[in-house]
This record gives sequence, structure tokens and C-alpha cells, in this order.
Amino acid sequence: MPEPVETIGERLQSSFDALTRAERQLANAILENYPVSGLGSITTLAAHAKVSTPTVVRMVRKLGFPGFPQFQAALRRELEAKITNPIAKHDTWAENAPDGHILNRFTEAVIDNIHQTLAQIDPQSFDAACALLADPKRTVFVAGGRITRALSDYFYMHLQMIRRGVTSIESRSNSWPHSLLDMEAGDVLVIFDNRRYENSTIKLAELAREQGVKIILFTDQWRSPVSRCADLCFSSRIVVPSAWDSSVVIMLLLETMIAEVQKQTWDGTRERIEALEEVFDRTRFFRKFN
Amino acid sequence: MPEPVETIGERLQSSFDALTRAERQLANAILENYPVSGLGSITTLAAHAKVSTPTVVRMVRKLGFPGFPQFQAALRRELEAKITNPIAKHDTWAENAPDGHILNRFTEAVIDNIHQTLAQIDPQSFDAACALLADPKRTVFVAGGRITRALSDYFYMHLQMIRRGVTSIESRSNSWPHSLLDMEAGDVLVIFDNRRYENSTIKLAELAREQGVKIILFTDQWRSPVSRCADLCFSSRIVVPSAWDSSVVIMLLLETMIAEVQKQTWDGTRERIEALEEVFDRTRFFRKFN
DNA sequence: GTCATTCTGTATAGATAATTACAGACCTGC
DNA sequence: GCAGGTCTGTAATTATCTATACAGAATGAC
Repeated sequence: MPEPVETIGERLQSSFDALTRAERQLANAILENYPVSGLGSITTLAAHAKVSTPTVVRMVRKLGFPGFPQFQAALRRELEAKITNPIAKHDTWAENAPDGHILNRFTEAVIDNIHQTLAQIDPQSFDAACALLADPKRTVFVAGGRITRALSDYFYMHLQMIRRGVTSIESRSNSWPHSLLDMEAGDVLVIFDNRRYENSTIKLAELAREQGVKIILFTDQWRSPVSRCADLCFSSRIVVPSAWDSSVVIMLLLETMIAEVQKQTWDGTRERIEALEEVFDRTRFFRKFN
Repeated sequence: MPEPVETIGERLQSSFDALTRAERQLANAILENYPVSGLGSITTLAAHAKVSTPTVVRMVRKLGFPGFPQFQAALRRELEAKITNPIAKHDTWAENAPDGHILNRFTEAVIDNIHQTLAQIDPQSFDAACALLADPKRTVFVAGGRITRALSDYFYMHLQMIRRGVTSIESRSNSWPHSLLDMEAGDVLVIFDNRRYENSTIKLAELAREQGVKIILFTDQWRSPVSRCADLCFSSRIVVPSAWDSSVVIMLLLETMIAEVQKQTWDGTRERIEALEEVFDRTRFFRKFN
């Protein structure tokens, strides 16, 4: 019997396009915790993937197995082979790529950045920032520069869905002085500023500060000059094997913050979100769950 | 629920003396190829150990399990814990924050997402995508939807600095049909599309495809319908403990891709970058650091 | 919009597995 | 060798799982 050259996991991926919606959902559930998730009963697996058992049978057939038990047996054989040779330490992330491939080098650097950034972060500051942003009485302004524009946009978009009173400012445009007029003491200004730090951003921060605005700053490990007048400052590692800096860690932090603010304001903005959901449901691309 | 301090394997060995002849035979068979041998049916296991099925039940009861299925479930849990990546199980990332703090939970999920995404990625596709983007003869169009706008902007901005012939398209706006006119066979269209997938994005992809444009797609684990007409598709895990999805892994991939394209086009675009630097310095938007 | 096609879940029948009951086998000590 | 006990397997029962049939829902073509 010729050994299967592909693992079932790989086969699931390669034939992913040939699968239907429910089957993909199932395939993902299997890959999620591969291969253990496939070793229970068909009932368990189906329930975990939130599909019906026949769907499991159908997909397994598509993969070429006569039935679920055979599929499972194949999984066990695979696992057996994998376990006998000691599990190699995971220094490569993209297993299919050669050791020095950029995918592995880059990812390793990013993981390292996450590690170092999180080790240094002050949870009290983080919680304080979330509390400020969750306070409906404070208007929130979000500002980014040239490179950080995408980050501030991303932050703004989510926050704007979560709560009312959120405004986006482009620090480079000469329209931001107008926004300053709207700021009141106690309002919050979220600033993104990575090297090379922009003068207009610093100016904005200083002026806002004078009006009693609370400033939350996301910056890099060398810290933007804005940090001098920021109430809360979060600095992230951004160095990667690239000509450019990485925004991954900053994005991780801001997504985490959004998750927390969302949670804290859930009661007050539930309706807001649900209205939004309804609009999305119209697209009918996604299955509804109860 | 108190965690079991001993593994089932250890328990088998420590209570080996309390077992009967047939049970020892069975215990040995289980340990022979641990733990996979215990994951089949009770019948298979009994046959393999050359004992009867009731013997299996009796021994399992001696170990303290109510029945064979529970024993097997415990084996699976054990296995699961064993094969999950040690890096992903680094529970506390922000050491100063309490265990269940959102910073730790969120980061853990993201690391897990990175791990799973990279494990599934096809390096050949990745390299092929980089080659397409590094080819100066091909014009590149970058398109994003509502949520993915920030990502496509970020990608566009970097690519635009690296090379000439890069255009940004907003899939929602009704201006994109004009961009279609500019597309020629062999050009490249980079599309970002996460759930919930947008109809206008799909339409754009189809029309571009008809014109012989190469399509590179960044999507989520469930894959946008665009994947059907994409030449290269990169799907990332995006689920985190939040009401929203995470873009971190997608950003990681696109940054890596930018790093590689930059490297490949370095000779040709060195001047471009230097000219850019000079412009920025002249406008004095940025403070100079040494 | 309407129709054909494909997909997906419910219900159910069929298969298999897990457990129990029980009787014979095997020790052990006299 | 035989009585008391334990151990073990066979066979029957029960529970659970797997596969199928079919109908309703979703999708895609016109």
C-alpha cells in the first residue's frame, strides 16, 4: 500500500475550494484543533462544527473515504506516525516553507515583538484607556499621520460602530485646527504616531492638551515626542526584517482595546450594534446562528 | 473541576500491580503505542490486546472512569494538550496583568491564529504573489471593502512607495468601474475581503478576471466567494475573543509580502525611495532624528 | 421574479459499539 | 482433589453512533 503523500489536513486545505459552505465550516473545525477534534464521534464533531452529521459524512466521502470510521482510522494512523518521531520544536512557523524563508523570519520577529511589548505594558494604563473610551460623556477624536493613517482609520471605524461621538482627524490636513474648536475639557484624543514623528501631530497634541483633552498615544518603542503630553502611552516594538516597520503589534493592542470597550459599553450600545447587524444580514452571505 | 495531575499513562503504570493478568496485558497494549492505540473502538482495542471487551471495561473502571467513552475522552484531552504548540500555550503574555485579563486572552488567540494560518499557507503561492507584485511591467490595483479598507490602504501606501504603477480602488464607491477600463491583461488586482463579503467586491473581481487580470486575494478562514476567481488566495484566521474579527494576521502577511517585494525590487526603486525621502525632508513634515 | 439545481438539516433505519449477566475457567489453600 | 474465591470470556442487551432518505431552504440562471 502506497503511503498517502498528503496528510488529511493538507487534503482538507487543497480541496477546500471544492467544498460547500457547511463543509468548509466543518473543515475549519477539524483544522482548528487538528487532528484531535476528528477523533471523537461523528456526532460530537458535527455538533462542534455546528453542522449536521450527514454533512460530515458527505465531506468525508468527498475526501475519498468510504465512511466516517475509515476517515477516523486514517487520522489515527497519521497521528501515530507523527507521535512516534518526537515532535520537533516549533521554530518554523510556515512548515512548508524552507527555514530561512521570509515568512518564517518575519513571523518570528513579530512574535518576538508581541512578546516584548506585552511584557512591558502596564495593564492599569490599558484599563484606564478603556474606561476613558467607554465613557459616553466624552467625545473621542482619533488622529493618525502618514503611515499610521490606516491604523487610526481602523480604530476609528470600529469605535464609531461601538459608540456615538467619535471623530476622525487627519493630522496632515490643514482642516484639523477646526476639530480643535470642538474639543472640550475631558474629551479624549487618540493619537497614532510612529517614527518618523510628524510635527503636525505634535502640534495637535499640544494644543489639545491645553484645552484639557485627555490624550491616549499609540507609538513605537522609541516613543513619539507626543508622549510628553500624553496621559496614557502605549509603545510597541515595530522592528522586523524589512525596509519598513511593522504595525502588527499596534494593531493587536488596538483590537484588544476595542474588544474591551465594546464589552464595557455593550448595554448602552446593543441596539446600535443590532441595527448594524440587520443591515449586514441583508447581504445573506453568512449563515444565521441562533 | 480539579485537573488530573497524572496522565493516564502514568496512572496505568502506577496501578499496574493492582491489575489482573488480562488487564496487564491490556495495559501493555495501550502503553505500547500510547495514546493512539486507545483511541479506536473498545472492540479494536480488546482484539489488539487479545483480551475481551469486558476486560477493557473493568480495567477502565479500576482507573476511575465510569465507562470506556469517558476514558477515551480523557485520552483525547491529554493528547490535545500535548500536541498544541507550546508557544501558543504561553498563557500569560502581559505578565503584569491578571491571568484572565483581556490582554492575555486576546493575545493568546492572535498567536494561535498566526500559528494556524502560517501552518496552512502555501509558500509557493506566496512567492508567486511576490513575483507578480515585483514585476514592473504589471500595473497593480489594490481594492478593499468596508472593514478591509484600512488594510488595503496600508498595503497600497507601502507598495506605492516601492514601485510605480499602483492604484487604489474603493470597492464600495461607484467609481471603480472606471478603474476597470485601465486594467490590461497581465495586470494584478489585490483584493481584501473578509466576512461579511461584499457583493461589489465580488463583481469587481469577476469583471477584472474577464479582462485577464491576475487576482491576489487576502481573505478569512471561510474564504470570500472571490476565491473562486482568484489566482492566488491567502486565508487567515481572524477569530478572537471580541465582538469583532481580528486583522492582525492579515496585516502580518501583507507586511511580509511588502518586505519581500521591496527586497526584490530594491535596485530598481532605490532612487524612488531616496527621492521620496528628500521630498519629505523638504516639506519638513517630519522631524529629523539622527 | 420564476424555475432548476444544489445544498443542508431532520428523522429514521441500520450498524456498531459499550455494557451487563452469567457461566465456566483458573487459581489457591487446604 | 475439592471448596472458595477470583478472574475471564461468551452471549445478550442496551446505548450510541453512522448512514440514508427525503423534504425544505438556499442559490444560481434566465
